[in-house]
Amino acid sequence: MPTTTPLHLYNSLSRKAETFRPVHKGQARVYTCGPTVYNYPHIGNMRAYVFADTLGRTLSFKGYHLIHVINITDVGHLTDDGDAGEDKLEKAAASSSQSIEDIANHYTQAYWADIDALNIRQPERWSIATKFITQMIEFAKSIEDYCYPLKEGLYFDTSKVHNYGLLAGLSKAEKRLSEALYVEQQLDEAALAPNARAAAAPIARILEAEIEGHQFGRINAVLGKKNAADFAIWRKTPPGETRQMEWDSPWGKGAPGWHLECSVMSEKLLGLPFDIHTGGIDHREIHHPNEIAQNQAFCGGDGSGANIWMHNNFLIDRTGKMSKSAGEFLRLPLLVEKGVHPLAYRLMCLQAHYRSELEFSWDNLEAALTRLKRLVLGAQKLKEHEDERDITHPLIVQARMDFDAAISDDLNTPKALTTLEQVIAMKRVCEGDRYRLIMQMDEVLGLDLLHLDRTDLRIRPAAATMTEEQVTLRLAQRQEARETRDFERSDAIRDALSAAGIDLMDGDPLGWEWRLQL
RNA sequence: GGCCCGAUGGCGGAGUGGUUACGUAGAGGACUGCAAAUCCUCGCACGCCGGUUCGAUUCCGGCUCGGGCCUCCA
Repeated sequence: MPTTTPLHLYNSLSRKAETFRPVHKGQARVYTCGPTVYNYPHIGNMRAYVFADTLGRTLSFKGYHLIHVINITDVGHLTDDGDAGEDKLEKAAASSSQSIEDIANHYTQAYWADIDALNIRQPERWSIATKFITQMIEFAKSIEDYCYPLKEGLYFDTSKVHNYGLLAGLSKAEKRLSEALYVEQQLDEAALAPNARAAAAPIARILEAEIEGHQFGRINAVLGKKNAADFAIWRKTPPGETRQMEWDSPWGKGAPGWHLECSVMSEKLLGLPFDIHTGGIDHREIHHPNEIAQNQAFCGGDGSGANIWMHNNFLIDRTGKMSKSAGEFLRLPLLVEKGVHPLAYRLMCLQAHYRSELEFSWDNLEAALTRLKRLVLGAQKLKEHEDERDITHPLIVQARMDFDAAISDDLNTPKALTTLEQVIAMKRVCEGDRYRLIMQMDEVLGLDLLHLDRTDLRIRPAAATMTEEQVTLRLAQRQEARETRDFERSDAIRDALSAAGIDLMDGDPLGWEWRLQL
């Protein structure tokens, strides 16, 4: 069934919503910045992939053939984006005396387990950074004119590309400086009239003075950089050192810079330009501007490599357990240990718009779980009416349009969810149509309403003191008591179960539930 | 210190120049031996001070508070 509303997506580059127009007819090519696999992903990390998945599902819903690539960074990501610090993988391997391969495998598996648990669709391709080293070196060679060598390695000269930092929304002073330097450079290269050059140079110096004294965190991690924002394309292994991960290159033995991998893998797997590049909002400031600079150098134009850059906002956690520096932090398996189904977390994400900060709290998660239970129950009641007919009932056709309008409006999932609930709540309206529409909606929302059963949502908390078998036994005893109208005994059993964290629901086919242990 | 963003009911969170979604929690009802679950119904909010306007929660300015980035992060 066709969708009627044009898809509007917010582009971080233009800072406004734009109509999606694919580069290749009928296709949507999407690249998502994936994890650096040196530690477990926390639930905040996973918001990025729920978002990317929702985007992908929406593109499919809108009729595009989705080609999605998510990368796995297993080399090059330093403990400091400004090119100081150690490689995260080298560091993790050193501190646990494991090989980098083991480290990367272990955390990749953990990440993939979370991906599955959240019903995130498999991308067309997972691209592993270390599998693309040769291509990275080739790419780097081709943009060498934009680079200069330092003793630390090969550095990219950000003043050589136009409009560096546009995506980051750099401060006006920074932008003007960058522009002035660019103008000066262009004048030099074009050997324009000396007086024009003389006029441009002081502007650059004045602007430089204007921002002098301000603290720019990304400045001067490496001595000798031409511009503050210049970054490593290739990092040489320091003399006398040997690393687990190092490769020969025209610039010496070493490893690729972190930003290089995404340009190379997206170019190789999707072709430049492709449609949409996604990532966390933190990447808007450094990683993605650098990627854009590389792409511009590679393509020799002003294009950024992707037509639309989309960034999800953070999950905020006031308890501070999301920071990776803390030994223990909020991971998806921890939620499950407490009795919360992973898809409740997905629903929690969908309840907020991806560009808004989302406040994490156990209350909020529990609210999402309750909502999910009711959605599953509602879908289950309609399941027997499943068939293959088209949707024809005017109310359901209208509901589908409302849903389409919501999701097409820069993925307004909170609103889309309300249209889903409206359809579930409708009475005396063709059940078959309602069920089919709910399934179509769920293809986009990914709550797995088709397969999820209420017993799937009944997760035994790790700290529970009874087994399910014990519960079943006590329930049978209570049933006996009730049949003989021995309510004193019946209530005593219920109280005992309640004390053990089990809530009874006599009028419900499910019968009982574990109480969350948050 | 610089740059940026936000402030909506108990909690979470959409949206809007004029009647303020929705979820969850709460209240009442139906059902139940009683509860619970379920279903129905219903309260409850737009940070403060100005400005523009017939009218602002919505636009503009200031203030206060909170958050993010610049320094590991999705």
